[in-house]
Amino acid sequence: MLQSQSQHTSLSTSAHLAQTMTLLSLTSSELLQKIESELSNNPALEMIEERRCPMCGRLLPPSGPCPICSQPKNLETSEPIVFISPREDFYTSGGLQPEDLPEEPFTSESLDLPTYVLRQIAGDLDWDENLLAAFILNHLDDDGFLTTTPLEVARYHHRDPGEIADLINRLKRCEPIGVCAEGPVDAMLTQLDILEENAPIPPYTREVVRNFLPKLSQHHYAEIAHALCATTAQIAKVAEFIYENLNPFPARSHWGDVRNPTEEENQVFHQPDILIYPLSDNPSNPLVVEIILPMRGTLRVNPLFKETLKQINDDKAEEWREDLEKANLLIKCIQQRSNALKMLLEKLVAYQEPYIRGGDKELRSLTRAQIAKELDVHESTISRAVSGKTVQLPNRRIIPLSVFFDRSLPQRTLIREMIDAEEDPLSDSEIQQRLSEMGINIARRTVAKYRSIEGILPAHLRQPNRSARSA
DNA sequence: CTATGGCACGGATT
DNA sequence: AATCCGTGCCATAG
Repeated sequence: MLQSQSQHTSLSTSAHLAQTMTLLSLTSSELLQKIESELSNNPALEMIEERRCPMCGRLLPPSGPCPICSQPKNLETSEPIVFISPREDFYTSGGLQPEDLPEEPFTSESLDLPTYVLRQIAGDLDWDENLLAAFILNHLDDDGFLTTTPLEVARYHHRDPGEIADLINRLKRCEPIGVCAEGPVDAMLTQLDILEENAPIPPYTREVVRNFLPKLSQHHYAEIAHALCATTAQIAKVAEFIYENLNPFPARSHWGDVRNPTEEENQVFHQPDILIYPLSDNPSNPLVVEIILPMRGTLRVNPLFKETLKQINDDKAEEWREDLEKANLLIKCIQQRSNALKMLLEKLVAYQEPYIRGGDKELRSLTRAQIAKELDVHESTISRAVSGKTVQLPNRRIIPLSVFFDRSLPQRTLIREMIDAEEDPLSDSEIQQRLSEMGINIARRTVAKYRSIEGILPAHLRQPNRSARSA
């Protein structure tokens, strides 16, 4: 018995470490899921009444005064105010949607995709076709693409395949245009058809979409031009047109980056894990940093559960004790996660304050290792804490926390600005020269690399005077 | 001949 | 230990 007990506790301390690490790397929304599932599985856990600040009505951390209202009036301290902010509502209300991001096409009416599409077209179909349409619409994946083939649908419903194909063609013309397509190529071709009814499209566009999307995403314009017997400039035009007018994943709320179709979902961030905003417009006032903790109230062990545990005997007690321990563990780990994040953010925000207030050019160079050393924790702790998290900056943009460690962002924005302002296209070496005059020494090859990261075409494909930018 | 992209190497970072 | 990043060299397109 004694042995099993000690084994038990040693097990739980190693579990403690493991869980702290996992929790640390979780996004706020992931943590929310974790808490919810834990809450419904573990009777020992409970969520208690939230605390609100009497002054501002803000939700408060589990203990202590309101971190904002309790600040002394003379805010001479330039240190950022970092605090943990429990607010589950953040994730459900979406009240802090950044204005820059376009609205999702069909959340406004909280319809799911199949219903949304069906409503558009239902009036034009007879009852029979409606059934078929509904069937088809229920066989879409997350991107709104068919998970089945017209042939299968036809066989299943004993219909003529041509009839089905016809119906699908009509569905594809619904908003979001290209839904029900077989894939990105199909969807984009449909969008082209519809665009063409109103305005001409550049030559070769169809051919490029049909056969050269991968090449296009790698900016191999010359190669495409060669294969189609076109000029590189023509293909550059096509590329620009495609970036601006076509959407390979019409059913996604918004498409991030055509250039990386495989991983573009990483580009769209719905809810940040951390908010940073100035306490007031006065730049001498500190920044406020809210670390979102997705909880409506405070998580704690149910005292009733604890009481009951004392009274019941052996058989079920073991199981209950386990629950109790798991609950304690979870709470402790969440606290540690919060604490680690808080320490990290204090350093990070203080150090990168110029960037937060001033913009991309002001980013100071920094590595995770430096921060780890300052905080006296293992580098991997910082890595975990940073990875996957997103921050909303005062300008309402949501960015990955990792850009705080991006060494090349200032240089890249400088290059971008330079090209945006250029009269005649600047060659990479000219850019390199200008940069070195400004005290930034990087190789010509690196300029080229940054330029392509920014999605800017090489000099000989850019128009004089006006610049060529996409997305 | 010049400008640029590909490949790959070495060093730093995670 | 694995990965990322800046860079040099070389081939190729213009």
